[in-house]
Amino acid sequence: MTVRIKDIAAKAGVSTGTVDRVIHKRGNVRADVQAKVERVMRELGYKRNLIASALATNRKWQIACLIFDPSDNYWRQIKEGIDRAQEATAHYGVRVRHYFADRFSPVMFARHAARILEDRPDAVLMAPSFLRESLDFIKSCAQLNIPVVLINSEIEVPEALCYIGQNSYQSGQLAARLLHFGINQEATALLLNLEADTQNSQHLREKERGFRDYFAKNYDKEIKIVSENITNFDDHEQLCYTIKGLLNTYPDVAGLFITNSRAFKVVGCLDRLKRNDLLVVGFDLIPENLEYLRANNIDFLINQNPVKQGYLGIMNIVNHSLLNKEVMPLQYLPLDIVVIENCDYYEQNSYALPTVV
Amino acid sequence: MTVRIKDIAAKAGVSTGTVDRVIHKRGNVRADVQAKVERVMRELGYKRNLIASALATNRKWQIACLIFDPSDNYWRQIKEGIDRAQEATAHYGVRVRHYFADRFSPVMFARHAARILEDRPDAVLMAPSFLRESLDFIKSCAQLNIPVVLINSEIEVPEALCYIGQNSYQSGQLAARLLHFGINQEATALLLNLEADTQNSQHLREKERGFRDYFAKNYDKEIKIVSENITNFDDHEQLCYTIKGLLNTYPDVAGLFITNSRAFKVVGCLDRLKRNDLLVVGFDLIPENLEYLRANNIDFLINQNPVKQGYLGIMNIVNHSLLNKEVMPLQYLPLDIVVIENCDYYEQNSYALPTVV
DNA sequence: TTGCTAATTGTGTGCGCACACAATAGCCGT
DNA sequence: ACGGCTATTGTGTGCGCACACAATTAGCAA
Repeated sequence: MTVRIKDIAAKAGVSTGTVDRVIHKRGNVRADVQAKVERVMRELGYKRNLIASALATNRKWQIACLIFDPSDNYWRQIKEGIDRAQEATAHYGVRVRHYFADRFSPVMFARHAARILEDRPDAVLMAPSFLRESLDFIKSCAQLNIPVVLINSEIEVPEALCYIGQNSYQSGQLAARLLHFGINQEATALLLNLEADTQNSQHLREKERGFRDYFAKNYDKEIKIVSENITNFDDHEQLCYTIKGLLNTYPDVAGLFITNSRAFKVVGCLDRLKRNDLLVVGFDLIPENLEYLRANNIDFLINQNPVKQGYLGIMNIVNHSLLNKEVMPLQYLPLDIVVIENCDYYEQNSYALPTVV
Repeated sequence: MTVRIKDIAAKAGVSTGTVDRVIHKRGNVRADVQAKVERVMRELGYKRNLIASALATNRKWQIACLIFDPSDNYWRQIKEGIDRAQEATAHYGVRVRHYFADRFSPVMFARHAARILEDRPDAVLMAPSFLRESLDFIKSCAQLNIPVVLINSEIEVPEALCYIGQNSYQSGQLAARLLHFGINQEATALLLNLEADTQNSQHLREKERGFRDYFAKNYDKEIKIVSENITNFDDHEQLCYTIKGLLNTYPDVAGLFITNSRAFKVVGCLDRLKRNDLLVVGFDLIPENLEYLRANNIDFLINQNPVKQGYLGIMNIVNHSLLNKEVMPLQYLPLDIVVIENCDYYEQNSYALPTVV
């Protein structure tokens, strides 16, 4: 039924050891013998039994994950995806080691990277947020033949195995489409960046670009775009005041696009200002946002699937290193459009990922 | 490091055979010995090594799949999900056998069921479309201790392991929300059932119920609902005539909800009637629909994830039978809202499912 | 031909577990 | 005390593979 090494050996008239050498390209096999074994393998359609292989090698695969502090909700979800992938592949000896960097410290980032190099993992999953430090690190890994998978920040590095992340530009376009669909009269759409560090927000700028490009192409409705950066958003009073000012300045605002997960902060203010008539599109299924979504104060949430990002990061390493499969160098995550009627599925998130292995 | 049966045996002062008996509840173990072994297992945190277990048993798991002819696009996708799950678990000895029933022949359905009983599979995945025949079959399986997973048609059967399928009512609500969001003036929303056999369309009626319920609750906008059954939809001319008539009868129609995958047929007519101003919501990512979506003639497609349905069907059997995990008795599939900006992800559909094992 | 090294090939063991089978202990009646 | 049970416990083998190591062969100089 199933073709085993033993079967190949018998048919080719050699020992299992020789077949083994051919399969693993260990060399020391006479050319004609090698050819013959390969032919028999093809004829019999040999497929390596991963189960037996994993059991026999008993090899452990250490994967180092250099991401940011999971006290941040976004990184917590990425970590969740990583951990779930690890559980799913634990039987194959996959082990994950986390190295949590600080969002604002390139120095600590580099130090973690150095530590990883010392630990000599079999593969690395990292968020290359600090460009210079990341490039150095990736080069070092390449020299040590350690494959690197990048997530979250898209950078151009040929040495990396692949990039898995969100398409910020596309998500901006998507948000634009949703507001465009809901706004029927001549009006203003307000784009809000609630971010302290505007320097470090490439993602947000990409989203804005996508958002504006969409309306530039779809000018059938007279919709004006205004964008604002709000750096002081933690104080509710202050934020309400800011937003009130904006609504006064642009009295015909019909819809808001909040470019990150802080829609709930804005909506909290709108609620207080009794402006529940405005359309709101935001990001991320965090509890605060979901509450407002269910209360009809947020119209759409775009789910960027951070859990899946971490999950696929690990799975791509497994595919590459354990299974010797090709991996796609560029993998964008799905952008789920979430409303009340389908938020339960995405919130649970348990279906999307495999339950087996 | 890892706790093996041998370790437990040593610590409990028994042989591996006894530990094996305890683990598999084979009996013939003195009560106090059993208790001791169980205690040691708990203390050491023993976890069965599935890899080694699968290798040792070398057991094959035959899963019989009773679904409908995959020449239908919907069932083709379900089959695809099934086959992908099979591939993913092939190493554990999972084998799938398909039995394709005819959409309109309960007799053939029963005959396939009988055939399955003869073949004695280890588990059954089925679409219980014909109620009486399905109930009989499920009972027979229960008597033979063959677990049954139901997909596609939700029926109340305590003997079944679980049901995995779409929530038609919810998807009707979802479609309603989308149209409600896009229609701002007083207008009519037209619900179209393009279905030959209106008897056999429980799904469609559920969708209509959800659609109507939504508007009944959200009467802030004056939107009137009109629904029509169109049984003759294969002839383009005829359909155009029908739709033209409807649009004349209800001149203030602003949006259309086509309750199945035949939105493209309707949109083809709208195109010809030069009525591209109407909002359209439909179902299923079939090529014809996607083309119109990309051309902006369809506004939203709701993806009911048929691939995932098949996939999860098999995975639930694997979870239950191989891994002895609990499975949720009722599992609704996600309803993805698809527009141009995110249709690529859902169309490829390769991310959603695990690539490993 | 012999002796020697290098190239090539073959063999044995264990990964952790399941299961068939062998062995032993416990119990009863005589 | 002993045979004849049954209840309980222990042992050995193989699943398919990887890898260390042993064995064999080829090649070549003397």
